[in-house]
Amino acid sequence: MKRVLRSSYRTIRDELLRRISTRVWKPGELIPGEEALAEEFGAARATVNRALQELARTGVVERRRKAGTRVVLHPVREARFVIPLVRQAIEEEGKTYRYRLVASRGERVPGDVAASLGISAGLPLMHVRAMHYADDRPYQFEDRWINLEAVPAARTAPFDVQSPNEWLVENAPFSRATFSFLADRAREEEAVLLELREGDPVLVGERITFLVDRPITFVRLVHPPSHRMVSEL
Amino acid sequence: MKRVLRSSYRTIRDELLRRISTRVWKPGELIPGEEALAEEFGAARATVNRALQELARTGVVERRRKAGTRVVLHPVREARFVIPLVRQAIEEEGKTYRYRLVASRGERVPGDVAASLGISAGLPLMHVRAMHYADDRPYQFEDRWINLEAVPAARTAPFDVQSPNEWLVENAPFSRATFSFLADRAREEEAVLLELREGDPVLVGERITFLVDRPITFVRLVHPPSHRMVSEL
DNA sequence: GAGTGGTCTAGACCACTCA
DNA sequence: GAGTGGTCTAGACCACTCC
Repeated sequence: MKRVLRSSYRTIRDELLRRISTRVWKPGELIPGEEALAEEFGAARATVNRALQELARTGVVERRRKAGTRVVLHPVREARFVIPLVRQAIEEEGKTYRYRLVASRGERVPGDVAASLGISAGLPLMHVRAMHYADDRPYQFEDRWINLEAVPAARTAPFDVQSPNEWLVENAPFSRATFSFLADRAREEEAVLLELREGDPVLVGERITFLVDRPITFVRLVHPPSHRMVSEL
Repeated sequence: MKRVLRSSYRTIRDELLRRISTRVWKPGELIPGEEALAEEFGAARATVNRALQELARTGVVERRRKAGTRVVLHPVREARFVIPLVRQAIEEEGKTYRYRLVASRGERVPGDVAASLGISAGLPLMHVRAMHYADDRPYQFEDRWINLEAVPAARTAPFDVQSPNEWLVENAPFSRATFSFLADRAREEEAVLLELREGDPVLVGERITFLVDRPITFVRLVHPPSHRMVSEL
């Protein structure tokens, strides 16, 4: 009987995944080497390698030279959340996006923000606060500090018509970023702008970006409690 | 002069990334084809291909056959959050993990949970509630529903000594999952168990898992407001 | 030292999509 | 139809790590 099945790295990957998820190969177990699999599937070793690398990247198997490839014992799942521009996120939901600047001025940076950025407290940074609306309902409050030493042009940027988010994307590249998410109480100003009561729970995203260890910006993104961050895998 | 630089796909990838982040190639711009880059770097096309594929995977460039490779216009950043077992997360912080079962019994599933799972309300599911502590301080409340049709063994599983989280990892493979995160008010039971006041903000993760479209489990994971989900990129 | 995965090459054919 | 990326092969050498 002639081999009719076309072997692509996807086919191989999916078949390996099937064997793992149906416990043909159990957690912690060693699976056959690349050479053996290549022969079984009638493919080149490079093709099997690509399939296995993809499984390793998604955390399904662990690979070590000489030791071989094992099914991961505790599948450390990871969720990927897309962090789009607010405008995109809103328009993709089929809603109308609106932007409004609340305030924009140079200010001495408070201690907690300075600490997050790794700079001295009291330095003059650009402090921009703005609202993003979806269908005229409050969607996100953006409270941002921009390091003027790294991005001097921010002092005169047109934040009245363009959100700092979008302006920075186009004018200040970054190489590294940290995100974190937490539940917090709405502060007084946030509550007013988001049309909540002070102390209501809000979903807060904090992002800090760097260009090669030079801090660019710190932002606190505040969402009303109806907001959800969703991810599929 | 002899070419001394060793070309690996990493070197190529990093150089391409440098050109993009320093705006040598600007957003929306077409970059040279694989063949041209292969010649420039003195590498095989396959090597350049690997570098470009990686950049495409992380959302830095977009590739289309015939059209070529472009620098992405609005870099849709994505953040990856690792979702480890609670035990692992706590122990990696150098703290002591403790588990306590609150209740475990068959119950008719309420409408909202049934809707999330895509099953009929009122079906008997396994309802397990449990606490996870770090250094004896409340870390996470796990409120879980398990589909007994998909995982009948859950009825007699030893949830008094093993968390449903860990038991399911070892006994019920899944192929698809959805996560979402939101800020919510602590419900009465949650407040008591997490040592908060009712209505305090809590960070809630909801996860639903499927084995090929068959719903396995729905879980609500509730964290005190001090909790942060962190991601780096 | 030896076994396994990591990477590279040169060439080939295919698949998609733009014009 | 033609150009570009997608994938595969066969072979090779290297790098790491276990014994």
